[in-house]
Amino acid sequence: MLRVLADPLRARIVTLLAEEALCTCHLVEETGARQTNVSNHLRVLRHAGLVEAEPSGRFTYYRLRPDALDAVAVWLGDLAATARAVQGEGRRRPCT
Amino acid sequence: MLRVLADPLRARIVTLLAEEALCTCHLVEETGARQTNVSNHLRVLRHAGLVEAEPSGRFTYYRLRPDALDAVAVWLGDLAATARAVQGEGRRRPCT
DNA sequence: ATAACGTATCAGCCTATGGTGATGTCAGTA
DNA sequence: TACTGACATCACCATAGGCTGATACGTTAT
Repeated sequence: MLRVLADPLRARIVTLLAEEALCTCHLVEETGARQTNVSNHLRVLRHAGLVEAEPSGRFTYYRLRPDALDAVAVWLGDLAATARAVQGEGRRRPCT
Repeated sequence: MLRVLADPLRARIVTLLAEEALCTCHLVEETGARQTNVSNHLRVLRHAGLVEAEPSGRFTYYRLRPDALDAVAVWLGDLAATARAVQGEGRRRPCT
């Protein structure tokens, strides 16, 4: 999942889709990437459940799925929280 | 930053360090990876500001920096939030 | 002083994966 | 029906980046 978000072009697509639903042609002009490239990345995002496709005539609108993003946001937040808690205790495993 | 977290071994190291400060030898046995490999990944994590090194004698303890994780957690959370808000409005950019 | 140990660095290999071009498919249109 | 335009799929290429072995460095122990 993080691996999916890690690609710069995919990250750009995700931020664009966060602000409004867009179809492939919009994403192509916004990013400047080739249509083939955008389409490939959209497939990856779809399979990861980060994005939803809604065909409308010969266009295909894409919309971000907030739940997927929230999941990883929470996961990272919890990690940070437990790290903070543990570091207060200052326990340390001995070496060898 | 996301790219740094995207590697499976690095993600494992980060989750381990979230629970307690560990030195390289611990990370080596926990992950099963070679020492060289772990050390290389630790360097990447250091340069990304995700992790802090604290040399102690001939050992080096590593500790997670919660702020760095929080930053990306917040970023993803905001993205999800704005997506939710926008989708309520239902506005949609026209094609061509 | 020398040996042993924990760790870091570097160069090279090799695989995973992003970019591209050719092509297929389906919906609207003349 | 034939054509165009939006989008998807596939196969190929090239590069980025992870893994490894050799090695260097600093610290502790003998």
